[in-house]
Amino acid sequence: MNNPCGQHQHPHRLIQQPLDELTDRLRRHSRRVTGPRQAILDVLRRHQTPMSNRDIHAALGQGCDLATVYRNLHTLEGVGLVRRFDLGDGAARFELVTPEDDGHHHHLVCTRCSLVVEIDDCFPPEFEQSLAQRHRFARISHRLEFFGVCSRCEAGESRPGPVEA
Amino acid sequence: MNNPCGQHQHPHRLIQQPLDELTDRLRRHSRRVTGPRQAILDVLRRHQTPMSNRDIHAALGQGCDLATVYRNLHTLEGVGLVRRFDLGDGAARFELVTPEDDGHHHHLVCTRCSLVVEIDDCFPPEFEQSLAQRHRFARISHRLEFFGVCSRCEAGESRPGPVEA
DNA sequence: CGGTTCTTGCAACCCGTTTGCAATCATGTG
DNA sequence: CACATGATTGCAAACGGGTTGCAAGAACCG
Repeated sequence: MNNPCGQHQHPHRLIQQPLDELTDRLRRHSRRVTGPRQAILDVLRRHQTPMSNRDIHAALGQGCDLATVYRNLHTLEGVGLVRRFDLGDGAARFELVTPEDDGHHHHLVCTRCSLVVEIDDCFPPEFEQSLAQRHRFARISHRLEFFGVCSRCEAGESRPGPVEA
Repeated sequence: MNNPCGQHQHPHRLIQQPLDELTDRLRRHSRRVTGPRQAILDVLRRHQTPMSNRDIHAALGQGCDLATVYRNLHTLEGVGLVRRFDLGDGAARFELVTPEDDGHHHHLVCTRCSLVVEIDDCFPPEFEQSLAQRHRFARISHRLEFFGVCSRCEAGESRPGPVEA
């Protein structure tokens, strides 16, 4: 993988975590292991790209209420099992986080068909640190997403729906 | 200004553009110069940090309907007079764009008091280009914003309201 | 000045998300 | 292993940002 500007890379979750391991992590945070939670974690386990609340609810097929999905994703995020992403279309997306990985990575989104590619590289941490120092900001972090048109869409074969203007 | 990683900088609007110049640009795009539009441009002229539709509407003080603000910011964005930013709190923000500058820059946002600092540096374009090539994406762009806690909030003196979780 | 076309205000509406409430369930304890 | 208890769920109503249909009201062209 190319590495312009010497940026570091975030090795991230390609391995599927066992469901038990996930629910154990819930228990460790004194959260109850309920049907909806297991179902949600199971759905996320099987997906490599970020899913919206609606996506998850749909994948659950009437398994639980949409409000429950929302509430649980908050909970899971708070506990660190899941990471929230904002791909610019007004709906939050979530991905499972592995214990080794903090889930920090970015995405390349096709503005035509919504295809999402996981991106592991990023600019070097010194960049951010320098910014923090210059402006006297503490606990700095960033949000970075890329947008473009994938080769298929560029070739003319649009498929699903667009993401943002 | 520091420049880690040799990233380039976007010199951006610090000069206040005359209102006439702005409305001229409207005319050039065959858009009518109406009261609400002048008022909105005038409000944006006087502000250096991004404003939400609500902010602008409030600053106009019953000057025009909120729906009109929304519609006009779309129009202004389409014409290139204004640039839209997403600071992660679910409300679009806008900044005036100067003719020389494309408005591409980023922000550093305090998650406690919502203070926004304009950031002029960015990673080098080769980074993005390399990404595009590797993944066969065309017309690539990015969205990058930084979050942290400003020195004042870190020191304990919170003022307004928070931005994101 | 008058007509044509773009804009505006208003109100209803859309969509993602949150919340109050009563019923239900997971879990620690005895 | 049954219970008590507090966390969790489902449902429906509410919320906030943003959009839209429509009729009235301007800009602008000639």
